[in-house]
Amino acid sequence: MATIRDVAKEAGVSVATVSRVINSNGYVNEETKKKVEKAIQLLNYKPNAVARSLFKKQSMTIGLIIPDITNPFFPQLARAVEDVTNEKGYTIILGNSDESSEKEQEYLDIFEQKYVDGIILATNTLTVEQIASLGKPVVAVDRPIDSGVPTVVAEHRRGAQAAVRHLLDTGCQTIAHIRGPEHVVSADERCKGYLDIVKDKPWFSDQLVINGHYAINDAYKAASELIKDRPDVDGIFAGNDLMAIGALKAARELGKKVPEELAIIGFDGIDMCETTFPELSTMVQPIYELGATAANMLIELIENRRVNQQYYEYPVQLKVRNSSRGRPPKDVNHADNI
Amino acid sequence: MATIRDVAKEAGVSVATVSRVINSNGYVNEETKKKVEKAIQLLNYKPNAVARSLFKKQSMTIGLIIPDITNPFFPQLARAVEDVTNEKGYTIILGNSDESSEKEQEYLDIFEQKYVDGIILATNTLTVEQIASLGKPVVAVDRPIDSGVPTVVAEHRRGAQAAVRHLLDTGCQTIAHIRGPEHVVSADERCKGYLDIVKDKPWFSDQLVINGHYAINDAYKAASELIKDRPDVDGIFAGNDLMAIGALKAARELGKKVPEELAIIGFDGIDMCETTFPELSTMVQPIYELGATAANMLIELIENRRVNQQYYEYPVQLKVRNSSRGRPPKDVNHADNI
DNA sequence: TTGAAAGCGGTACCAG
DNA sequence: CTGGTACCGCTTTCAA
Repeated sequence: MATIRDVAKEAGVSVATVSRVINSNGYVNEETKKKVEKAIQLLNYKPNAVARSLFKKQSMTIGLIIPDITNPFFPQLARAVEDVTNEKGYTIILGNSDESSEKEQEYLDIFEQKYVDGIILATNTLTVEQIASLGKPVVAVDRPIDSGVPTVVAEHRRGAQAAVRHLLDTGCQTIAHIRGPEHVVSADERCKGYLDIVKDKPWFSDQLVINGHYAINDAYKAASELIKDRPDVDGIFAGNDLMAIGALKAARELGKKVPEELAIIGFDGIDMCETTFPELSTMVQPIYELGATAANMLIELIENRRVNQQYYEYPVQLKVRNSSRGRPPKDVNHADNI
Repeated sequence: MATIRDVAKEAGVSVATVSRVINSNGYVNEETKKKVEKAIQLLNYKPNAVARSLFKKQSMTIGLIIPDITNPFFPQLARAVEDVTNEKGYTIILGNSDESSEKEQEYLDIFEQKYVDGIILATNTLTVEQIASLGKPVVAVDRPIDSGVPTVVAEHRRGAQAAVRHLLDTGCQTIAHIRGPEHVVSADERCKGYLDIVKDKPWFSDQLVINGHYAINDAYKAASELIKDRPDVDGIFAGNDLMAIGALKAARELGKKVPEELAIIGFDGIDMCETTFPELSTMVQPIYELGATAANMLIELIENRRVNQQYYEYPVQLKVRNSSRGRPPKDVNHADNI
């Protein structure tokens, strides 16, 4: 690979001059500029990004840590981040953390050693201290870390409330909640949203909240038991779509008709919702937008070191499909329920 | 951030000595080693990966280019690559190409400039020349590029044959194929596999091969027309699961019973197959294994520059689910078809 | 408008 | 066993 020195020699100028033309900064005569460009062409010269990074202490790469790209929520998010950062000339390093803070810290260390310019984090096992000690811009996405850290999230709690209200509207008498993992902010918030609505209902009891760890299978098992133990449950709000799908499966296997005997609604709005049977009602998050906004904000932070808004909270949207529709509403009457 | 010089000063030794202890190579006295380690501890020193890369001309990072992480086939692949490379100390840069050769070439250039140590490619728009000119180890995954580049794929053609045979076994009389995009190797191969089996059948005609571009919606539209135009079609082999799902939707909307009137089978084995209704039969690829093998091979190539096997072709496995079962077989009798 | 040279933070060769 | 030092390839003063 040709170096800047080769180009300088070929063009009969100094490396300083070559540097000036490739960065188009500083004065350089048209003539010499032409010569240099020809030499660059001739040698197919591409500046060495590593050498440049070493000097500038920045690498035009950003780190992205997510729990697991295999979870259908994250590909869209990652894609959004890639799209906008790539557009601005950045490149992304991807890390799956499996929610493990060791893995996350490992990645953080690597990012530091590689002069990554900024980091996007979907996690909650990291502390503000760990993040502050990086001395690099960080934005939290999907899961807030601390009010000190720029954040892009959806309205988990409010969305959860809306989901439960929808179930109520549709005539449900006893609504259970399959929650995500403890201490995962989004799961906690959604659970709170559920409780906000139901905690004062006469039928409510702790027993109605079960844990599905954001996973199809865990939710499947938990829902199976729930359905057997509590035949009176006629509505389930799952903390994410995957768990809702698990519940759907449990219901089918136990011969519980959805939505007639049991209405189910999820959260996230992943593509799978449209391919299940019955199709799954859900609270749709603007996943791509979350990622894009986070990426844009991060780049602002990197390049300007200042930003007008530090906290974005996107509304989620109720999308009614067949898993929660078509049941005779008790006290309400919706035209589209027929 | 502390540098190696800071550590040297703190420990009262030379940078050379510090370098020796952090790389544990060359002789170094136990005593001095202790001193150095203490200094490292004290200053919380982490070697600068960029400086190291500049000198060693390698970066402990590998580039991964895939068409689109949003396509459910790729997250698993990417995860496998990340898992095994990370295990060996590498880090991955992810690029979505959208099948565009310009984007791919862009990434290749960036990889070169960043001293990426090796590349894993799921693409077919790149030429051997472009790859050879990189002068870096490259392995092709999912889609072979050229016999000259190390490759890990599944048995697309043979798998397709098995899928079609299964449909035949199950009693189908007229089988159509929704193929993937032209010039995408995997799609071409699967189409060939289909033709291998059906081209001599009396009922076969070109009209039975339609294009769904590996996408749910395109397949949905194509299948809708097909079902209307050719009511005699009673079996569809889709080139991937996404398209099979599109076909499923078309069938449902047109009141065509699956599998009684129309059997459908896909290809890939993505998770969604288990959440559709009816659940989707498919040819399961060992996706994770493909990625893991590719990653392992790449690392061998990077570290040893030699490898015993250059070409892996994994068998795919027929997984029968309800989208192609339960119909009365015509000439055959399978116990599990009841 | 251009060039010389001092780094950026490591590595590894060569002396001692 | 340890230290001095010349690079790796590029950027950026500082002078000319």
